[in-house]
Amino acid sequence: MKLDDLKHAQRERLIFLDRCLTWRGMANRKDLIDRFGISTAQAALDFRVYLGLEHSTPPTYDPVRKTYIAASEHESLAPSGLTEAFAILTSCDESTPSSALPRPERKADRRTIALLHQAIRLGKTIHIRYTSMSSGADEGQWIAPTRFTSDGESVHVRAHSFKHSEYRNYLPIRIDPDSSFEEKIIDKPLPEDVDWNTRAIIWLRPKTGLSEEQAKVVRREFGFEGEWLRVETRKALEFFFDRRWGLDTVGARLERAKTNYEPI
Amino acid sequence: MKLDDLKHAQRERLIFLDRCLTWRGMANRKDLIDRFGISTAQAALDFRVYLGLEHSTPPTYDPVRKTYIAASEHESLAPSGLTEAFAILTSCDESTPSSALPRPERKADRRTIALLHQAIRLGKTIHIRYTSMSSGADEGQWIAPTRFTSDGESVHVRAHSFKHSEYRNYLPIRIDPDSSFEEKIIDKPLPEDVDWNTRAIIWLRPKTGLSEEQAKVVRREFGFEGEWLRVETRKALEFFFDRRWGLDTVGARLERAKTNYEPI
DNA sequence: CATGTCCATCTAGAAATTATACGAATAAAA
DNA sequence: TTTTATTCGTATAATTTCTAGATGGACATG
Repeated sequence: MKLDDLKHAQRERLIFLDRCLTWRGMANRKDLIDRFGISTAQAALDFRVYLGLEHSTPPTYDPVRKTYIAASEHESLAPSGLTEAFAILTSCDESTPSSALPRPERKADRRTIALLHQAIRLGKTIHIRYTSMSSGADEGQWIAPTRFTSDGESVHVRAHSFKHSEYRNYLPIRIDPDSSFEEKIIDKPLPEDVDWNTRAIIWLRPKTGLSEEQAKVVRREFGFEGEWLRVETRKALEFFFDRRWGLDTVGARLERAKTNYEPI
Repeated sequence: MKLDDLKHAQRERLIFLDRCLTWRGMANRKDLIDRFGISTAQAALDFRVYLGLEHSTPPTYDPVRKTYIAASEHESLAPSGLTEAFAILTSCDESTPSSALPRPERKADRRTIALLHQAIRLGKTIHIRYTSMSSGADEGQWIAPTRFTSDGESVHVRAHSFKHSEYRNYLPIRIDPDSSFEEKIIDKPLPEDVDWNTRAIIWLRPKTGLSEEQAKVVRREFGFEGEWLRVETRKALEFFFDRRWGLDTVGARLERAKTNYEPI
């Protein structure tokens, strides 16, 4: 029996179960019951199915502690990062304020986003009034949006600007909600979005000036063994990279070694 | 009929449906079928149930475009931020590299996390060897972990340090996986974690020096109308705030106006 | 006008889930 | 020691949810 053979609902439950075992090292039927609102019988069945999965290292039941204990060499069914781990580890306490630092959440206008999405889908150009931080509000312009992107902080629209004859990243929130949003079919094909279709491979290393011991900590923290950490993104997003990774701050612990570009 | 009356699986589907309508402005049965692997009949039933929910603004079916169209004043069933929006908007394209900038994902040792989780649950102290960036590896110390926290980048353990006689935030990845992890019952009650139990209310304003027009953009972007943006967290997490919000970088567009503290 | 693609609906049957009851092992309380 | 509570497991029948497969309607395309 494999995870993919299951229905979506049960698969979700088993993945949750797997994450409990991975990060808490233990799991109970109650965890499933609280999280998914299923019956004890169903939770017991889920455990049965989980144990029946193709597993190198199934958990064992500890009658003393009355829980399932993950094997010491437990291997996760579905990979999960620290974000998922944190969700699992704090799912019990519903305190306010939360135990997570609030993020600077950017807003967006529902209708603007939907109109952009539609223009992308149908391959149309759309008329907007845009306010940039540097040059202020414009008098309106035609753009041909191609896709949504994210720099980890907020969502951007990648679009061909006819005004500037190039592809740019726009922040939907800076589009005037009272723009005309007039649409037009794209008459002649757009130029290729070269920066989007270029892979940027960024090689990072522990910041110069760190002691060898500190460098070792940095390597372990970011999960690389050798000299460099390899990160891959698109050239169109590279502009946001340094800020997102905090390379431009004084306390930075990584720095760029080199960057390669190659077409995708 | 209310959303909460439904089973978990169907509720998930309707929330997804609601988000499609919110951010794409449209939805099809196919969206549900692709996402959850259900049959067309079930997807049709889900639509029926969705339309039967207590709704101020139900979507309408457009036979020309063959999709459901969200009402122009559509109100979301479940609130969702830009993160969920982005997931909805890009769920169609499975390209590599992704359209999101990669985040600096910190690693963590499975076993260490599970042991800490256990110590928290059972209220024990635990012996670890910790390497700090500034003072290097120590010879081992007893800490009493109380909870996991997150600064948005990585996960921390908040723990009382007997060595320093205060509560501190530790990075699990810097705990030596070969520590003894010996456990002891806490003999005398720990002191109160004052910083954790203090609410920090941070008031932000557009950075001094911005023009009135720029300030207006910043206000809209972060979603506040008046003079200040109010953000609430715990004093124990305040240390991470400026970095997370980028207040310490040159391009910062917000600055602190004042900070109030009050016990929780 | 045929074709394809959405939508909707119907039915029977399969699958998932619940409700309920019962038994065993363990720890803590009476 | 006995009782109680909690956790696990199992089994059954009833119920709900979902699927498979067929049918039909509305609309666009060529």
